[in-house]
Amino acid sequence: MPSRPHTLDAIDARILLELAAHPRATTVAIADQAGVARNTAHARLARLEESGALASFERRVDPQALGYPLTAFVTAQVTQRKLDEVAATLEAVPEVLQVYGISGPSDLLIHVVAESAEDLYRIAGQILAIPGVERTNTALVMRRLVDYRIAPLLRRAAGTPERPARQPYRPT
Amino acid sequence: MPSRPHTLDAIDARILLELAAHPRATTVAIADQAGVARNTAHARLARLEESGALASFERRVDPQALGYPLTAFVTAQVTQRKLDEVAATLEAVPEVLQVYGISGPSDLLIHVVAESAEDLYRIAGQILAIPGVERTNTALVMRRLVDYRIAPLLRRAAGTPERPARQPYRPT
DNA sequence: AGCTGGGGTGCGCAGAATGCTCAATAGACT
DNA sequence: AGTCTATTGAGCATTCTGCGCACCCCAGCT
Repeated sequence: MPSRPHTLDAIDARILLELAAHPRATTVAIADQAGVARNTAHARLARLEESGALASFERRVDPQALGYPLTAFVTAQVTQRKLDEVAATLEAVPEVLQVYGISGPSDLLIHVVAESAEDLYRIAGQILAIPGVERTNTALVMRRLVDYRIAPLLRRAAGTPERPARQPYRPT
Repeated sequence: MPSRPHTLDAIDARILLELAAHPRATTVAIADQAGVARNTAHARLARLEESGALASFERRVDPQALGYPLTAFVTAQVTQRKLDEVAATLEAVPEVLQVYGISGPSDLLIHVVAESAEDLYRIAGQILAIPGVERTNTALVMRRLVDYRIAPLLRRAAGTPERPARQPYRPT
């Protein structure tokens, strides 16, 4: 539930970079690395969770470790009217991890995993059998050449403090 | 660094489901929910991080919150010999989040984000300009019909304790 | 049957982190 | 000048962490 579309600033980016490097880091350690007070880091973390800037934890679970070593992308052409119905049916298939509605000749990009080649064949058939699906095309993932990373964008965001760095409060 | 390809069991799955529901939950809370002792949950969590069963934290960062509202998948045909070079060059582009080597008419599936339509146009051009890239095709993501989820697979793994549930140690 | 190793459990402890409040402050905005 | 928001440091009660240790269950082996 993204309560409000919150845009990240340099501090958020630094916090997230630290989390990317040390996922189990404590709040104090993160605050230290990001160069802010513990209270600030605490507030930022809470807001990041709250605002929906952080996607579900599920994204961190690697299907391979769960026993699904095969990944494939299935593109599908769908009777336009039935897009939502098809999506709902796809959602009921456990091996379907993600479904995008895309532009171009294909209407859907479906991210699936499978235990084996036969398993993948079965799932592909299951997709093709959904009413409204006209054609499908399966592309097997053979290599992960670049694994999901967003650090470059984070570093870009962290590097340019659009505001000239607030003076810290120093009581004497 | 996946030290060893570790396969998850029912307890791991229950822990991960709990984490999916409450990402900031403490170890004790997780242990409680998963129905295991705190020490066990502690050991499992450490092993999950260590074994590489958990993907990078970066996956949880939503590009939209970072100011990249547009997502697209670019497929590319590449001179086969130059696959690795092309991948290396793509890795240098911050807006490229993921690159898969796939089977079928296209060789690469490239996941990119952009700030705007012009930005996307620029990035697409940048990809096409890489030596070795012969043809590209850009599919803009218009809707997220099913957002990445792995809970169904986790529930499947959590539901079937392949071993008939160990008897807990009850002193006295 | 007897032994052994791995994994789970309970218990306990010292140190650290958490979650919270509060007052003070700097900067932005009116 | 006045107001508002975000950050900070300090403090405090509670909880969690990280670790060791002894014990127990189960499976596999001799």
